[in-house]
Amino acid sequence: MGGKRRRPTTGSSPTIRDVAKRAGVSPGTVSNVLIGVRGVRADSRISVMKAAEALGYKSNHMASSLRRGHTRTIGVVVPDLSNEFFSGLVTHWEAQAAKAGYEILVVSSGDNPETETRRIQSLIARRVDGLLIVAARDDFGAASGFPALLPPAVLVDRASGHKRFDTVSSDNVAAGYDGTLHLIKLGHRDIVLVTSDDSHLHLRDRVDGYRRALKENGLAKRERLVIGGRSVEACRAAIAQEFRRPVRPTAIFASTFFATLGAIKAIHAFDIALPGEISLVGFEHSEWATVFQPHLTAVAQRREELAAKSWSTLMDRIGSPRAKLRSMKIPVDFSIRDSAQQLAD
Amino acid sequence: MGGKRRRPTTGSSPTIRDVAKRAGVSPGTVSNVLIGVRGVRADSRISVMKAAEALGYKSNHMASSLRRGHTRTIGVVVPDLSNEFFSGLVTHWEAQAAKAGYEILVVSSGDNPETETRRIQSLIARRVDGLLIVAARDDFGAASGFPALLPPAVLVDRASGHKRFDTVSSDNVAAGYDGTLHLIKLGHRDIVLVTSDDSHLHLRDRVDGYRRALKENGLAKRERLVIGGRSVEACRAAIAQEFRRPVRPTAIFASTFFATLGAIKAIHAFDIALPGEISLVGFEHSEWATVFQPHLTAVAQRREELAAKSWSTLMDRIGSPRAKLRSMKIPVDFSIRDSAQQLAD
DNA sequence: CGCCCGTGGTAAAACGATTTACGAAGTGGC
DNA sequence: GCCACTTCGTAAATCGTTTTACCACGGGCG
Repeated sequence: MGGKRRRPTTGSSPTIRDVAKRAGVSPGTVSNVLIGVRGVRADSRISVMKAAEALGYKSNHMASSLRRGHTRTIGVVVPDLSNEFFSGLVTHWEAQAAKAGYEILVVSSGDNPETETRRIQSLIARRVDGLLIVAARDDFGAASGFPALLPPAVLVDRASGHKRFDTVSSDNVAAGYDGTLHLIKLGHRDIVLVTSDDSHLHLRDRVDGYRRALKENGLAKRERLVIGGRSVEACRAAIAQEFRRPVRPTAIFASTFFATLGAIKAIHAFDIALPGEISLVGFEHSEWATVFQPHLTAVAQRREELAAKSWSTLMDRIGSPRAKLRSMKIPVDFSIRDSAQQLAD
Repeated sequence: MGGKRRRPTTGSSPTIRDVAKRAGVSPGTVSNVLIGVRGVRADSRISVMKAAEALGYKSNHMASSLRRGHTRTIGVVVPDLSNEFFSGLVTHWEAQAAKAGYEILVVSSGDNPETETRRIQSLIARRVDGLLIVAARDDFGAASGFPALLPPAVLVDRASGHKRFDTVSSDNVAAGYDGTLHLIKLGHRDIVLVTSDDSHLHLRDRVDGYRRALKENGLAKRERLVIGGRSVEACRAAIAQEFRRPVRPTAIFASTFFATLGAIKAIHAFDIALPGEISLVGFEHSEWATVFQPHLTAVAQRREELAAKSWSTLMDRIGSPRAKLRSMKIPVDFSIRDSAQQLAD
């Protein structure tokens, strides 16, 4: 029944040849009308436009970028899209891309180097013009054989100062320093720094900032470091452990988002008054922080600036592949609110 | 200086022809080794593998899908990637895709129908095999001329029961009903429902659930509805306004995430004890909810199930484009915690 | 021995757009 | 009127892969 079908039921979009036939011109002319590297007479231009409109023609991106040799697509690799910090970055990158006539292809690595490698392979197969990577490891590329055939890439947030790629990240040393100094100025001497993981440079930088602030104030000996783990629960447990020790700290500096949530949970669990009995400085990047009471004194990274600077760095790199490697630091914002206060006595 | 370059500095990946030459076979044979529709003798198979390995050959996805006619890529359209609910959905979809050998291409619409249309056009140009869409409007496609040449698509979370697309969404009527009934059972009679927007069906469904619960308990006349707006701040302001009226409600049911944060802020601002003087039922989808005190009694949508069911619906649709339209509802979870309590007196 | 069939290889035709090479027609200057 | 030059159109080559059509070879069977 029904007439013969020349093409499969799905995926039968009109091609440039269909448009050409309908407009009574050659495919080359249609191409010139649509992306216009060369002039086309007004009357043929109009009939092409009409034909394209009538057929609902949409250029086939596969074919086009196969021929042109670039895709105007940037691959974005983040550890976890559910994390508001990363999804915020992605949102900013998307805006940058839209502005520049690019599109982004987002994948997440689960912070797992093997998954990361696989995902990047697939972005390479898709011939992205560049990559923005929040690396799972600081030695990005060491195991996987990158950067053998990698397109231009910029490492963001992590792996600052990498020897083979441009990097853009927050000034994490300053972040650690600012938070600690604030607590010291409030009179605290027993300050515990809670972090998630000591195998990441950006986290160790925060610890370094903490140490520097302690040292400059003659408190080097009072260092107390808690390595919580890569989840809220692990951080909570580690902090609870710390609370059971003979001398309870008067202040906590939670140097990651997970550590911050873990600290809050532990403080609640031990029924410690915040900020009455303990002061807390955290890391935040969520609207929830604004409804939390007491308002959290916290470090916040400049996500938009991070995204903008990494984007422009990547564009520069694409423009001049052999230019000197760059490593950029973005300042952090420290907001003094209510969760840390002057030490009584 | 330096030898002659045949190809541009960037973008020179080895092709299947390079591999063929190195292995001493034809391109067709290489293709058969790599994706294997036909048998290849062991020795040539091995030499092809070696050559591919040595050259670091990565198949060009553009060329491959141009020829094959499908991309094994699913386009995902969400209103806002920074919103944890949507980024959570995307994360689950990504996992589904990885399992099924697909990849996803994520774009966000900013809840703006024009942007949405543009983004979808570009996904079509990229010839995605299917679309998962959290639509900006319930009448998705009405203005834009879709679904003329749209690939198979499933509408998720919003626009339930759409006449031209499969839909998968939460049972929002039940969500509204459950939360309200809980408050009624706790003795509340003055229950304000706060929502963000009355132009979305999924939000009106929650209101309907609220109304049904009131009606079934003889409280139809006590209905109090506050339309906050599409931001935390707008919701906060609207609720503050409500608090200034002669009879202050004893309970608030915040039927969106923004409304929930707005309600909390307003309650804090008016220094109303929670849950002592007012009970609150919210909508949540963030780890922050677990550190908030009192623990939030709240509705949570089953994101993972939403993602899984919409994925399988899309796969079914791709498999049989002419099958009957489906409209699926996913139950919601209602967690009774501490922010709503028995009405004193 | 002649025939058929299965196996494994190759060359060449697609896929749909862009770009190159070339030619026809028109314009202007002398 | 002729040459140089511009304008605009077309045919064909190209991008890298998959797939089709075809061929050569060897084995099994009547």
